[in-house]
Amino acid sequence: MADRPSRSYPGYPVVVNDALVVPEATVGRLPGYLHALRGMAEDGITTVSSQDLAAQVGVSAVKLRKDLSYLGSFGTRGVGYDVGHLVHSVSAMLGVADDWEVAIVGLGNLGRALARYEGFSTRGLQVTALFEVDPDLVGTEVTGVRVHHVDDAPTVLRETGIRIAVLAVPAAAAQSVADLLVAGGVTSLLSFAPAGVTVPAGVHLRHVDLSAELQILGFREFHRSHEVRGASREASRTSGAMA
Amino acid sequence: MADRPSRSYPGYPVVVNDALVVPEATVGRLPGYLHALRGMAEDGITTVSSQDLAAQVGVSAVKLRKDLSYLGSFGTRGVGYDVGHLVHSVSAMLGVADDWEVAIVGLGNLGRALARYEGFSTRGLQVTALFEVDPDLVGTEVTGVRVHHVDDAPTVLRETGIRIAVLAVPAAAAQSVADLLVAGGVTSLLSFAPAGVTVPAGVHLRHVDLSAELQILGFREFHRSHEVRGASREASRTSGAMA
DNA sequence: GCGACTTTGTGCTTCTCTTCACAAAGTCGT
DNA sequence: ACGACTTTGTGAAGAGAAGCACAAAGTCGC
Repeated sequence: MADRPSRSYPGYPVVVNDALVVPEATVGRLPGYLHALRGMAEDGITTVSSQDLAAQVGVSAVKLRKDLSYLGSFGTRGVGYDVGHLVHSVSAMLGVADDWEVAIVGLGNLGRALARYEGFSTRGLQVTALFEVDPDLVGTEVTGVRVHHVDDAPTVLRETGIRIAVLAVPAAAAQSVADLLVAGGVTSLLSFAPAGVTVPAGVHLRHVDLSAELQILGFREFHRSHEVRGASREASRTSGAMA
Repeated sequence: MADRPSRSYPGYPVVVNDALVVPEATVGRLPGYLHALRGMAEDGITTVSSQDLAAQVGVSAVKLRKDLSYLGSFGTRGVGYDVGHLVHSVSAMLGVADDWEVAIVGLGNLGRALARYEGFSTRGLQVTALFEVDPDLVGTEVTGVRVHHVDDAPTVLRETGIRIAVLAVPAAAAQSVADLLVAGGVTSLLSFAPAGVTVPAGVHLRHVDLSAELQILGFREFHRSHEVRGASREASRTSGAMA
C-alpha cells in the first residue's frame, strides 16, 4: 500500500518509460467503473467481487478483472476488491484528482443542455467557459457562466488555460470552430457535430454523433433476423464514439 | 476477381442467409458516409473518389473502400464512385427508406434537447413519442409531440409500434425504465444514463455516457506525455500547410 | 489503339481486444 | 488445522478490425 509507483511484474507491462500502457478499450470503461464504485462507497459497501461490479456496470467479469489488472490494483483472492481502494486507484488513473475545466462551444439545444447537465460536476468536470456566435447570447450567463463570442475563444482559452472543449455547433461550422479552439490551445476535443472534423496530430478528438447512434439502431431493426449473436445472459453493450 | 464468384449483384444488400455480413465497425461508419454523400449530392457533385470521401469523413481511404465493398456497391476504377448510387446503396443498407419512429424518455435537459434536435428528421428519424414522470409535464406538448406519463409507455409503445427508444433519465431510474420500455416492445435502446443497463438478449442497447467521454479526454490530458504512439491516428490537417 | 496514369477491390499480415481455462491465493466451517 | 469453496490474476487462444501491397479495370492523351 502507501505508494507503489512501480509494480514490476513478470511479463506484463504497465509502465514503459512514463508512457502508460493501458488499452484504449480499457480506458473507455474506467469512468463507468468509477461511477459504480462511488455509488457503492456511498452505500457503505466496502468490498465487491469482480462478478458483482461487472454485472452492475454491464461488462463481463473477466474483462473487468483484466482491466483492473492494468491499474496494478489488487483485489484479494477469495474476497474481492476493496471499494475505497479501487475508487482511489481508478480516480488516480483517470486524473480525476484535478477537476478538469471544460469549455462548451455552441449553445443550441444540445450545448445548453450540456451546460446545465449536473452530471459533470460530480465527475470531476467543470464547465467554466461558454462560447456562441449569436450576439443575443453573448454577454449573458448560463448557470453562472459567462458566454463569450466564439471569436474570442483563442484569447479566453489561453487566459484560462482550458484544454478540453466540447463542440456543439452545426456541421457547417464544425471545422472552422475546431481550428479556432485548437488555436486557443485546446488539446482534447469532443465533437457532437455530424461532420468529419480533422485536427492536428497531438490533439485528441472524440466524436459523438447522436443521429448516427440512432441510425445504427435503425439498421439493426431493419435487419432484424439474426439471433446468432451474443445469445444468453446479460447482453449489455456499451459503446461511445470510438476513434 | 474473375475466379471467384464474390458476392451479390450490382449494388445490393449483402445478406447471406439472413445473417448479415457487415462488420459492426463498418455499420458504425455508414451513417457518417451517408451524411457526407448527401451533402455532396446537394452540391451537385456526382462522382467522388474514396480518397476524397474518406478525407471528408475522417477515415482512411482503404477503410472506406473496404466498408463499401461490403455493400456490394461498385465504384469505377480509375474514376471513383457515383454519389447518387452510393447514397442509394448506403440508405438501403441502413434502412433509411422507412422513417424510424423514435421515443424519448425523460425530458430533463438532455431529453428536451434531443426532442428539439433538428438533426434527426433529416436523417430518417422521427421523434413521435415522449415520456416523463413529472406530472407538470405530462399532458403538455414539446415541438408538437404529446408528453405521456412514463407508466403509460408500454401501452403507448405497443399502440404506436415504436421500437426504438432513447433513455435520458437519471441513473437511478435507468434500469426500471428500460424494463418498462422493453415490456412495451422496444427492441433498440439508446441510453444516456450514466449507469449500466441490462436488457434481455435480442434487444439492442447502445450506451452514450457524456461524462465518460469527457473523463476519457481528461485521462489523455492527464497522461499527456506519450506523443509516441503513431502520433496521428486521424488524418491531420494542420492548419495552413499541406502535406 | 496504345501506353501512362488513376483508382478500385481484396488477399494477407498485423494489431488489438475479448474470451477461455486454470493456477494461485485466500476465506470459512467444522 | 484441514479441506471445500471463492475469487483473483493471467497466459494463451480466438475473433475482429485495420493497414499494406498489389492486381484488376478503367480513363485520358496522343
